[in-house]
Amino acid sequence: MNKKTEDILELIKSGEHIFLPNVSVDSVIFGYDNQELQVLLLEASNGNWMLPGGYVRKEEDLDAAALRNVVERIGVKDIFLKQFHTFGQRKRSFHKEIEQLFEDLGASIAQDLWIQKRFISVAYYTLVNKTITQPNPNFFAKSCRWHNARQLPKLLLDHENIVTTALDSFRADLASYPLAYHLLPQKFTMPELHAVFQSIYQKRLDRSRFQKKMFEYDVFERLESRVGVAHRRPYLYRHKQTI
Amino acid sequence: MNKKTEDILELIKSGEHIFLPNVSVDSVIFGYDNQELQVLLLEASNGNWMLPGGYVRKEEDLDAAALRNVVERIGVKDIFLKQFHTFGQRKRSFHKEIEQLFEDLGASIAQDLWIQKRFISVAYYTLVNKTITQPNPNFFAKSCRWHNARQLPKLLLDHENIVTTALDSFRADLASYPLAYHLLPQKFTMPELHAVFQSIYQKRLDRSRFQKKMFEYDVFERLESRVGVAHRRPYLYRHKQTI
DNA sequence: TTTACTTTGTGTCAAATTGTCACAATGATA
DNA sequence: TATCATTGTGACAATTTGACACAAAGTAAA
Repeated sequence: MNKKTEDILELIKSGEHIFLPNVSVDSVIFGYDNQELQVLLLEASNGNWMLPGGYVRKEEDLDAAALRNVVERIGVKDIFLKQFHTFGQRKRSFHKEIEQLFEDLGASIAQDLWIQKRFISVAYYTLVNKTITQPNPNFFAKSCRWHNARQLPKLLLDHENIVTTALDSFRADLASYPLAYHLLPQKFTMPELHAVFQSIYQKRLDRSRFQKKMFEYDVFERLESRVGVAHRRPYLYRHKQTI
Repeated sequence: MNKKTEDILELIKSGEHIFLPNVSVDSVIFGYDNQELQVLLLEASNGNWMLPGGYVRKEEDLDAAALRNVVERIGVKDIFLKQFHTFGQRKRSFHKEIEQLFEDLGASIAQDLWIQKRFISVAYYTLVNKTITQPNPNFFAKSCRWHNARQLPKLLLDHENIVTTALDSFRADLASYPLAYHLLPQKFTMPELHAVFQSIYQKRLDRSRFQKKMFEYDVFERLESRVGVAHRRPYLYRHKQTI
């Protein structure tokens, strides 16, 4: 039995005393790259994909648990995080998957592990600047990768539905505040933000009107122009700090 | 020890095996009466008020649990129900309140009852036609009453925050669909719906524009005029059935 | 049976917002 | 120096929203 296997078994064993039972948090981590909106997914040992998630410590705020799990997954603390829905179908569990995992590890399974029970999952979506993330898989995953948010692989449980719902919530929230800037580096140009919006809404937006609308929010401050680029130099902007 | 006390103790004792631990559902039940938006509240034995709520059976969908609890409280099944947020602060429990309850009942308390633990509460708001409801208090409440949604009494825990958040969500949802008709009888007039909207938004809305907007949704069908009223007779409407 | 008054339904026009397009400024490249 | 793609922004049309007006329909009082 190797180190990783021992760690997994230890977590499963001690988890019962550390975490709240029957409650989990799942996160839809949105990133932007290559002109497309992406989602970070983990690959389970059986080849299926799933959302990053985790459990809530008994003495930990729900929001803190969600944040901790995302930070563990991408190594970045400066992220936008928002709860959007809680999923609680009655048969929502990883019963079979855990059973399979134990079989693969060559370990015998005690009956009805806490981790095999039904889980009510509170779902969050987060917006991160993908360029500074360092994704790494968790205990149960063998790899992790960014996927086009509209071309998802086969996902476990109701995770595809969670992604779809997250995207709907994100788009709705975007109508009242230009949150999408969180997907870009701290300094960005309007054409860049424009491209992000277009890939989120999946449709062409007029440049002129787009900039006017962004300025109306009065939350971005104009900095110097970007240097070293072809053609007319675009202004850089950053989100105003709420001091 | 009287019947009610026995029932309470029985529920608390058996609850551990029936319900999921650490998870509850709370409902903000909106009604409309006397030109104002109202919320149904329960009065705890200590005189404080709280939201109707309950627990989730181990084999029950989360949404079903919320619906069941609302039905139990108002005796009406035909209601609009929508999940809007999950509250999970780490110290969120009725520890003291249950302790007090036991003291009042003259019963000794076993240490750390499941019901005294921290609860993560999934909150729903519902819209009901108040005229056909028959509110009745639950085990832990001595009475229940409708309150003006903007003049709430002292509420337990974070329940005031839950009501405020519910109202914000309701108003946001109302921008994309005229849900408010659920607060009225099946047949209603445009002036009535107009008054409901005004009390939700707390501001004057132009009658002419309001009606045009409602018609644009194309979800209400015009019926006969209302008879037996003074002045010009308004048309009755009802929401189209989705067959 | 008029006349006055309230309520309802809807039309008209102005104001504000949004959509489309145009064009000049800017800087690399031929 | 000319050409070309990109960026910033102005002008005007189209659409949506707000404000107001007025007639229709009915009760109640003179």
